[in-house]
Amino acid sequence: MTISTKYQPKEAEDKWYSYWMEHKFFRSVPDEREPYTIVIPPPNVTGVLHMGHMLNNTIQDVLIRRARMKGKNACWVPGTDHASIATEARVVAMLKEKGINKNDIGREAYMEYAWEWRHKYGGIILEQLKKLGASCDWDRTRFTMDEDMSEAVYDTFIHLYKKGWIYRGVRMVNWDPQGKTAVSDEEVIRKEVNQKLYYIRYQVVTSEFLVVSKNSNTHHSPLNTDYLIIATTRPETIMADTAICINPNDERYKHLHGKKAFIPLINKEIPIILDDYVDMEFGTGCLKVTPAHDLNDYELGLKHNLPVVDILNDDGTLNEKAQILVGEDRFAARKKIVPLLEEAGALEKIEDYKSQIGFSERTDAVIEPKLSMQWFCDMNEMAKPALDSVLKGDIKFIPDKFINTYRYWMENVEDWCISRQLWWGQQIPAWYLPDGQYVVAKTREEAFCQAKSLKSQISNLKSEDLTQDEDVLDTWFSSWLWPISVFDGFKDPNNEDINYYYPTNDLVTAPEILFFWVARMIMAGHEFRGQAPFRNVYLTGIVRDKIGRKMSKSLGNSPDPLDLIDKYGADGVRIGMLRSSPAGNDLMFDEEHCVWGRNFANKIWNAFRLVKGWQVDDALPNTNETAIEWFASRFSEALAEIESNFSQYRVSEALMSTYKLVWDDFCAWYLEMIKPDYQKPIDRETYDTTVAFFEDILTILHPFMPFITEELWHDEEIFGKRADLDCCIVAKMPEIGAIDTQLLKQTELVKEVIAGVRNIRQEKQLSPKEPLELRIKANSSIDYKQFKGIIARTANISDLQLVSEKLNDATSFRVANDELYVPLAINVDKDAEKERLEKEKEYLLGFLRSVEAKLGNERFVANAKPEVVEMEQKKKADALSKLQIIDHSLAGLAG
RNA sequence: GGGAGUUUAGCUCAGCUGGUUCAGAGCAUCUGCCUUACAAGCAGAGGGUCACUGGUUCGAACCCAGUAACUCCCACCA
Repeated sequence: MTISTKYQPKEAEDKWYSYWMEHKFFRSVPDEREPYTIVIPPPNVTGVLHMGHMLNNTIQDVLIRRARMKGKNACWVPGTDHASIATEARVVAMLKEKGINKNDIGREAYMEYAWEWRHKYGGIILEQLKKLGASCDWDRTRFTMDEDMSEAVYDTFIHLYKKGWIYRGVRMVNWDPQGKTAVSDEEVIRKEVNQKLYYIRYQVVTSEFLVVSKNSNTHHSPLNTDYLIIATTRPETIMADTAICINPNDERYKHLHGKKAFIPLINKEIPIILDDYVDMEFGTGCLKVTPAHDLNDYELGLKHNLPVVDILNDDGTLNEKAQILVGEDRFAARKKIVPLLEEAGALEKIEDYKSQIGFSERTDAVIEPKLSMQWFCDMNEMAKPALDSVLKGDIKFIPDKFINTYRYWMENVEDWCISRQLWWGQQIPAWYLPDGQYVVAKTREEAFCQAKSLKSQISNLKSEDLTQDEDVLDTWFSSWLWPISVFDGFKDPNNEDINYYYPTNDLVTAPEILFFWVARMIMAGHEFRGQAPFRNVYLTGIVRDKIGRKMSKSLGNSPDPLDLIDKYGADGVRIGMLRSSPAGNDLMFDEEHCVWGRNFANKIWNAFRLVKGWQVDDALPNTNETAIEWFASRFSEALAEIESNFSQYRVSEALMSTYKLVWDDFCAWYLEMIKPDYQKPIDRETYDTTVAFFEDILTILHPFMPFITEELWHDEEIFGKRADLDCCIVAKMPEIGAIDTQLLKQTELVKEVIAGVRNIRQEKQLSPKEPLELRIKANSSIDYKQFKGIIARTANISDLQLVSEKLNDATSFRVANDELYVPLAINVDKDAEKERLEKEKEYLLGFLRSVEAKLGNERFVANAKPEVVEMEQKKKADALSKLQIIDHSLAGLAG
């Protein structure tokens, strides 16, 4: 036996993953078994594996492997998301390096580049998932821009348009000046930023002057000194002001009612309007109204019929409507306008100020509220069944604390801006006639047919006169269909796959995309299939570093998952991540967790080496019945725990139960109990039973640690030659067997006996190699004869005898009501012995007092459950008899 | 501003129905062991005002109220 003392994961991982793939173990096709389905949250096609993916996909793999081993038809559908903004940003950057501008080469050529890029770099992440051991049905791999998937997007767009839930209109949207596209509310990340609050003077126009100025085309500097001060964080937008607003109840400004004021620098007249929207307490109580560049101001503008002056270009630079600083970027303009205002005497003061600013999720650019023509989806109707299914419990959230936030969002759902000013994605299936009318259709031909039947004044309309909308749809507009579209539920709504796999079982994802994605999938599920898309939503936490920061590329605090797998093995990393990550809780990641995982794999490896090294002698009798019976019971007990943990999605707990069973019960106790002496053979029955136990252990470990378990499963020396396709990955999960609780309890006490002997060794500095004698004066119901062999082996006892009298010349300890004596060659230190007994006595007396206090309390006896009272009485009796024993021993020492 | 969550050993976290096993696990620390499966290991030990203050209860880490700190989500205060 020259097998390494360390488990070497690398070889096993490559070997078994290819083996599983070759033999199609991940493949699922509908059959008579019960399905168990997970659709992967499709990662960005541009993405690389990060720690969040690791956690998320490990959980999915554990669930799917477990289901497979429980006899279900397990199907895990993988795929990627086209991530329009992120991918477009990458491709544009790539082209820029080549000196190519997207707009110069046009849409078609651009898309060719983009696809080329996608084929080259896209899907790396899926290859990385394989290293983790993800048992996805790779034959089902989908991409949200696959032809079928895109068809589904067009069909659903048309469907919703016909229902009147998709419409086009000019709205205030979140504009990303870097991506030059609109983004949805959900894609705006608010962050607190240190800013400046600029106090700017606006001259008030006197009524006499007003007349003059009305008749004059030229702007005059106002002559009077009456002015008001407005606080703003965005001085560069003053040119877009169309009013000043004050609270009608504000006594300070009563004299300004009905007047007008001049915008500084450009000296444009704007009205002073009244609205109690204005907070008198904030700033100066005067608000500049800039309808084009602020959502609230826009609403205020609508209410008061104010004109809209948009002074910004799509890229965030100032346009000619600004009159000054034209062409400057909005932030440059902000800096440059300050000295201008100062010069003009219009700057009162500048204060530091903190406020929340929106950033684009994808490009991190500061979001600009901008009026533009966009497509929207009204989700009010779809939200109703989606909310119901969660409130009724048809869909469960794990943990359920997310129901509240979900509910709030669904009850206040806003229209979804679904158009993006990008090319990478599904182009909106709307077609414009030369006169600006439009029709919605999947193809030019269909659009043309519809266009002809419009009450259009256009005669001789030709198909090529139609132009398709330039914009594409939000990526989430394809991913919300994912659980249906991966099974071709749109193309062929009655096909075998969708009927069999839908609704899926579990969805494992991050709470961050609960609204982005999960809520919308639920809506789509009800709208397009009349049924929720999944039953359980397991929400993972965020992976943070050990000082609590979110792991991110920019902070550089995220380890490369592949490096970790390299260092600790995929199994080690998997269980390292799972160890302390209950659903919904953030995970403070520390490489130490992976070390722990690796060590556990190594422990299993070495336990295996031990068993592998044994020689069997068929002539030997089995002397290990008790150990075997005990472990069988313990195994069933643990299995029940694991089952219960899984049924509540306590994956970390299930792992810990498994870990304890394997390390503590199997390795530290069971194997030590039955281990034959060095170079002595083992009996057949014990050996075979142990091998069977080992097989069961591999089975329950497999979902967590697929590689090492599969590797050991195929050891011919131990398990014999396996039949074709007899693999751990499809092994049947063991059933919970009989649990002998009496035996379990007794064994726990016997362990205390063993620990007691070990303690004495420790105290007396005796080598574990030196055998000791043990005398037991048994008063409890423990059948020591039954455990004799176990105690002898694990505590290295050469001679164990039951006695009826206590021993005086021995070190003693007590377990349950039994007295245990270890006669020692050296003299027993009577003082030390006495001291120990006194200490024990003191503790027992204190304990007894508290129990008696309870029992003496009438209300306790009257109100507590009878079994609790009974327990207390038993505790009291136990304590009393122990005290008696101790007193007896003390008396013996004295004499 | 609204809502949710967290607070238990030096660190990361369990503790599920209030009551044996309730104050736990792993890591870290300390002590002793290169004991023939494993030093990535073995045998032990120390370490706690269960955030704080009240309340309910025969009984509270657990239920209730309040306080504090931290975290997250949502929200338009210029």
